[in-house]
Parts: sequence; C-alpha cells; structure tokens
Amino acid sequence: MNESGNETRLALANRLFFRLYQCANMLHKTGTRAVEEEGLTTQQWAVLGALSRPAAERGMGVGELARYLMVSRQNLSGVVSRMEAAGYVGSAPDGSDRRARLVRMTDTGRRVWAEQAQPKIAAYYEQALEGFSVNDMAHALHYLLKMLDNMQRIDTQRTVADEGDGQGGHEG
Amino acid sequence: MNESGNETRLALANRLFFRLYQCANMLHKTGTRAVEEEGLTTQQWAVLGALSRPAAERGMGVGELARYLMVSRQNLSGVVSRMEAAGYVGSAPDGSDRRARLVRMTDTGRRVWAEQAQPKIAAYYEQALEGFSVNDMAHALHYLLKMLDNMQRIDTQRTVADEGDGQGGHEG
DNA sequence: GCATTAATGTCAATATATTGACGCAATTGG
DNA sequence: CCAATTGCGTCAATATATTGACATTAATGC
Repeated sequence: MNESGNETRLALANRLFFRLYQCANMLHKTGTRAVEEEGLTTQQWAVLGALSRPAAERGMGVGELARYLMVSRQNLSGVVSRMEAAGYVGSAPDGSDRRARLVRMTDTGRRVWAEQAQPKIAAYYEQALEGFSVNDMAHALHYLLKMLDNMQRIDTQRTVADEGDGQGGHEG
Repeated sequence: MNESGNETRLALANRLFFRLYQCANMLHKTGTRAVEEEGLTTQQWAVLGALSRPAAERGMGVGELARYLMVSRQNLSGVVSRMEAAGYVGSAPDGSDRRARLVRMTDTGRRVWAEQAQPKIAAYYEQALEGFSVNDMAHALHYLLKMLDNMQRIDTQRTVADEGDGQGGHEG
C-alpha cells in the first residue's frame, strides 16, 4: 500500500519473523505436552533423536552434541543432566580424551524412545502438519534451511569467522 | 527409501521441526545481538512492535498483550517489568477495570524504537532473508501460519475448547 | 620439552518460557 | 442482591537458552 515495494518487504519480514517466534513457542508448548507422560520435552526429544542415529552409536561428547543441535554446550549440559537423572542417557569418560565424556542412550532410553515417544511424536507431526503435502513440507523445509544459513552467517561474521562451524548439514 | 511414502513424510516432518527449532534459537541469538546496544531482546522488540501499533495507542493490559503475542501472561509480566525498569514502557492503572494495568510505551521507548532499533531490525531482516524474493517470504509466511493454526488447534483441543482464543489474526 | 593456543566441561548470572496456585475484581446467574 | 464463574496480575517452581569466566586437558610451535 506504500509507494515502494521495499515497505512491503519490510512488513512481510516483520510478519514472517513474528510468526516464526510464535511457531517455535507453540511447538515447544504443544510438543512437550505430547510426550509429557514420558517426562520429555521437545529439546530432550531432539537430543534423543540425535543420539539414536547410527552415526552416534558410540556416543557423543556434549560439545559435539551442542554443535549438532546448534545450542551452547552450557545449555545442553543441563538438559543432559536431567535426562541422565531420568535414566534416559548415561555418560562415560572418553578413553582417548580425558576431558571429554561420551553421552549415550541407555537401554531404557532407547526402549522409551522407540516404543512410546516415537509413535506419539509421529502422531503429533501429523496433526501439526495437517493440510501439508509432501511438497509443501519440502518447500517449508527449504525456506527454514535458507534462513538458518543466513543466520549462521550473521552469527559467524560477528565472531571474526575463525571457528570451523562443524555443522553444515544443509540437506535442503 | 522405504516401501511407502509415509516414511518420507515422517522423515520430512522430523527435519522440518528440527530446523524450526534451530531457526528460532538462532533468531533469538542473532536478533538479540543486533539490538544489544539498546539493551533489547527479540521478545522485547515483539512487545514494542505490538505497543507501537495504532490500535495500541491507549495501551494494552498484560493479559491482552499475552494473547496477542501467544505467550503466558506470567512470562510477559517479567518481560514488561524489565522493560519498565529500562524506561521503555510504563504502566498505569486502568480506570474502567481496577485489576488491570495498561502498559504503554514511554516517550523514550518510542524514540529508541523508531530511531535506533527499527533501522537495525530492518538491516537484520535484510541479512536474515538474503536470497528471499517477496514471493518466497509470502510462501514461507503462509506455511508458518498454517502450522501455527494447526498447533493452536492442538492446544485448544486439550483445554476442552472452552476459552475463546481471542487471537485468530490469520492474515496469510 | 615447555609456552601458546584451543577444546571440554563447569560455575554463575540473566532472560525467556511453561505450569500450578492464589487473591482480588468484574461479570453472570439465580 | 448475593453466589459462582471468569478474568487479571502475582508468587513459586522448573526447564530452556544465552553469555562470560574459569580450571583442566589436548594439540601445536618454537
């Protein structure tokens, strides 16, 4: 409605990020509720998802896990502690590096994840993505990956671009 | 790679929500850094964005603001307190409702928002949406709104669907 | 081999976010 | 007009999330 297309762009960006912010909050809220019987949260299911990958068979260090999930290791440390207290994961000292501890899923964790959490998460996804075709999902994923890429560049361009980012799994 | 298209759908959903989770974290991290000189956070800029609308000229109650932003009023209460301490907003008792307090932007808040924060936020948006056409943004917004709609339904269907949601501004 | 540099986990401070519970005020029902 | 419900703000507990600072260990340079 303004004289330039630039105003439209800014207004669109504003709405886009506002809805992203709300989506993330609602995801956490409703998603955590979907697995509350298991005492899990969305963050914890992200951790279990990471640890259940074949590539993480031998376990992952907290720092490694933090880079994979793109959160700080200080944050992840607390999450892992609570999951350890719940009996879902365990940590053992790494033989080759005396300062690192390898985090692995316990048998209980693996069973709860596969038999109880996964079906509920699948049902949750179906509800949250009602009306989405596979094509829609692929498109939405593509946009998120693009934004993520841009935001990672913003992030590293401030920390003088020295640290190897170690992630880079852009499968869009 | 499995026998049914259902596996693809689940795997896609998994990636989609994983990236949504990471996007939200990175938005908060890099976005807050963009306005750190003003002592603001992304949540606080959402509040200022809400209060700077013409419709909020006379102020908004905390509960009203919470419904608009889709967060709990307990959460927003803390955010508003910090913004009040920073001098960006002020609250005055509502004449017509003795339990409510109307939150409004102060002159300082309005000036900082318009002159310092807004330009930085616009620049941030440009960086975070590099490579997005207006059409891409509209599509991405549409997907987020659709997910938000689904998640709101999940949310209210648990709270026995009695409370009028009061939001519903789906301008997609 | 020892000094610099970097990585790992931890402690501390702070800001979001949720839920549950409570007191007070307004609305609604009888 | 008074009782029940609802709405508003607050207190408390808990889980994410960030940053900054620190000790210990590992890798690197001279």
